[in-house]
Parts: sequence; C-alpha cells; structure tokens
Amino acid sequence: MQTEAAHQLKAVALKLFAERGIDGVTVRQIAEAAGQKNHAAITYHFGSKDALIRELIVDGARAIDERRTAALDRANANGGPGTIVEVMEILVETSVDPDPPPWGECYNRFVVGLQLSNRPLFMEAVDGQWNSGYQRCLDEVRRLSPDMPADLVNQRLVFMGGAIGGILAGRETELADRSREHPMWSHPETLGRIAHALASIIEG
Amino acid sequence: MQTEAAHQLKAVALKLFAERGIDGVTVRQIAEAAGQKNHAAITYHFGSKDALIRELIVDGARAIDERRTAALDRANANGGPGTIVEVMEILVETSVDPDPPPWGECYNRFVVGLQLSNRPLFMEAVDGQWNSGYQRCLDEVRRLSPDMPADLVNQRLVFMGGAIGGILAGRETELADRSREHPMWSHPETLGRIAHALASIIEG
DNA sequence: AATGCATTTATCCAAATGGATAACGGAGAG
DNA sequence: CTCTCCGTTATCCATTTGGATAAATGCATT
Repeated sequence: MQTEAAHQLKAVALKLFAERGIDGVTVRQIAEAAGQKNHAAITYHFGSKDALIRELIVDGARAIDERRTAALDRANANGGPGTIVEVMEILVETSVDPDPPPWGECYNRFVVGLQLSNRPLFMEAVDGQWNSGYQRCLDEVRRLSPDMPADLVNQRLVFMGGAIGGILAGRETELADRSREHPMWSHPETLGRIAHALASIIEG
Repeated sequence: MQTEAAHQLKAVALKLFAERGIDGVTVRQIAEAAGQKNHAAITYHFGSKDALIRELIVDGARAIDERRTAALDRANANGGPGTIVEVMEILVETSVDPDPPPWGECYNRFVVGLQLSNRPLFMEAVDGQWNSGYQRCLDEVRRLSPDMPADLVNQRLVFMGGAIGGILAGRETELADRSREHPMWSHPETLGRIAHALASIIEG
C-alpha cells in the first residue's frame, strides 16, 4: 500500500501523461497538479520520473490482466465463452477502469502513446508478465475459429489489436472532454458495440 | 519547391517524430541525423521546431487528401464506389506513402501520436482544409448504407476511424523494424485485408 | 517535553533545450 | 577579380529539465 500523496501523484501523472505523452510533461507539472509545492516529491516517492512511469505501466497492466483472468475463469467455469463476441466483450470491458478518477479514464491513451513512442520502455516494464489475460483471449478466439486458416485468424487478431487500441484511446479522449456531452460514448451499450465491431473484424 | 537540405531535414524529422513523438526529439538530433553539423539549420529553413512540425503535418495531410480526391473522382467517373469495401480500399491505399524514404513510411504514426498527445496543434494545422477526401469517403459509406439507422452508421464510422489509425500505425511500426522480415505486413494483399476488416466493422 | 521517523519544502546543480546572431564559405554575376 | 547572396557553421544565451541534498515540518510514541 502507498501513502495518500503517492496515490495522488500517480493518478495526476497518469492523467497528464495520457493527455500530453510522457515527454510532454515535466515532474514539476505533475507535482504542482498534485498539490505539492515541490517536484522533489517525485524523487522521494518513486526515485525518478522513469520509475514513476514504470510503476504506472505495471499498475494498470496488472489491474487489467487480473480483470481478464477473472472474467475468463468465470466464463470457462460456465462452459467457456461460446462466441467470438463474448471474448471481445471480455477484452473490451476489462480494458475499462471500473473506478476512474473524477477526470475520467486515462490508461488506454497512456498505453497507446507508449506503444507508439516508447515501445521499448513499455515492453520492458510489462515484460510478458501482465499479458496473459490478453493471450488467453486470443486463444479463445482461435479455439472458436476452427475452420479458418490459422494465418488468417492471426492476421485478423493483429488487426483487432490495433483497432481496440485506436478505438478505446479515442473513446477516452472524447470522454475526457467535459466541456460537452458525449451521448454516443457514454451510452451504456457502446462498449458492447465496440466488442461487436471487433468481432466483425475477426469473423469477416 | 525547397532546397535539398530542407527536404532531408523534413524527411529525417518525420522519421524521428514518428518513432519518439515530437517532444521526444530535439532539434539537435534532427539536424545531426540529417547530416547538418549544427541545429541552427532548423531555425534557418523553417523558423522554429514548431513551424517545422506544422509543415510536416500539412505536407502529409495534403498529399493524402489529394490522393483521396483523385481516387474518388476516378471512382465516381466509373459509377462511384459500389461497395463499402471499395470505399475502404480507397481510404487505406491513399493512406500509404507511394514514395517512402529508405527507412519506411512514417506519417501515420506521426499523425496518430499527434492526435493522441498534441491534438490542438494537429487540428489547428490541418484546420479542416485537408480533410475533405476523408469526409467524402464517409459520405460514400453513408450513401451505400441506406437501410442502416444514421446513428448506427455514424457510430461505426467513428469506430472505423479509430481502427484505421491503430492498424496503420501498427503496420508502420512493424515495417520500420528492418531487423527481421514481416511477411504478413509486406504481403501485397494486406492492405486489401485491412480494407476488408474496416468494411466488416461498418457492415456488422 | 523529548525523541525518532516520515514527509515536505527550499535550494542547488549540471546538463539539455530552443532560439538568436555573427562569422564563414563558396558559387555566380558584374 | 570583387562583390553579393545563400546556406552553413560556430558560439552565445536564457530557460527548462531531472535530479540531489539539506533544512524544516509534522506526528506519533515515549
């Protein structure tokens, strides 16, 4: 467990990194936005800006992976996901922060930005350790597509991976803009429709 | 027209920005990678780092828009795109640089990164001026989907927009890695399959 | 009240950054 | 040849950056 100030610093840092990218935010801006009077708070609580970033990556990746593992275990106990849409629903719903800060979800934008501009850092931080839920979802899709050539399934899974990142990052960006309503994105069925769109990619 | 050195600076800057994001690259790194001995080259040729970025945004956006306009005009002359897949093929193929530098295409990664972390800068630079080809593609999809509720088409077009960015940025990232072969991405039919995947999102 | 510990704050620093400016060089025009 | 002009190069600069350190503050336990 962590001190309250450290939590606040992490939450604020994630928001700023999601909005402007890790190189677009200084440790001073993070500290100030978190109510600290001094940027030494980052050094004290995390050691360095880099260490803070790694902690944010792992925190989010682990949370998502745990949700995915739990959802898949539950589905498997009931005879496993029976359709590709069900797998995609698991993938999408577990990507969403169930307890977001007042300013909205941030992790998907943060991660997409990292994969785009700081791929090695992201890969090293996750290190195949918090990715098993995602891989299990892909395996379920392969299991449910016995008649499709393996190459084709895999290619479509790659497309789906790109698509889910782009769509969820766009969703977060829109929802983070509190200056207006976003009825399409806040509609309760939207996540299901994203899952449906992703399933369409795979089913062709 | 521009001097050779300015072209080289722009090409190298686009590559570096695509790889690390605009805040992850310094003017000195750009100048050095372009063979200049001094970073004053950027000030001299473009005025500032910011002005260079704007020029890169507009260059690429205009090139893509011109390709889209031409492709749509050609299709319309032959009775217009008759299927959603055809529209998506236009959208995807015109997103690809027909004359990329030796190190591969960069613009899609660059743009996705900007939309993620520097949206206002990107919006201001494009300013609705180099977006008409994209909008025309969306209109063709709407025309070809008369039986689908407008809300649903529009939602799926938003999903498609997120998906195309994610997929093409991922494609560029992979193809930029020259350390190994990427048979899936370099396969001549891959762009068509991306178009097919995007069409599936819309057709459901 | 005194002590010990955890956290915050105030400074300090070297390095890096974007930008400005003046010296330099070479090619073409007169 | 000499003079311009264009582009390059060498410096210079103020500011920002991430990080380090030491002083100050609060706070619980004695």
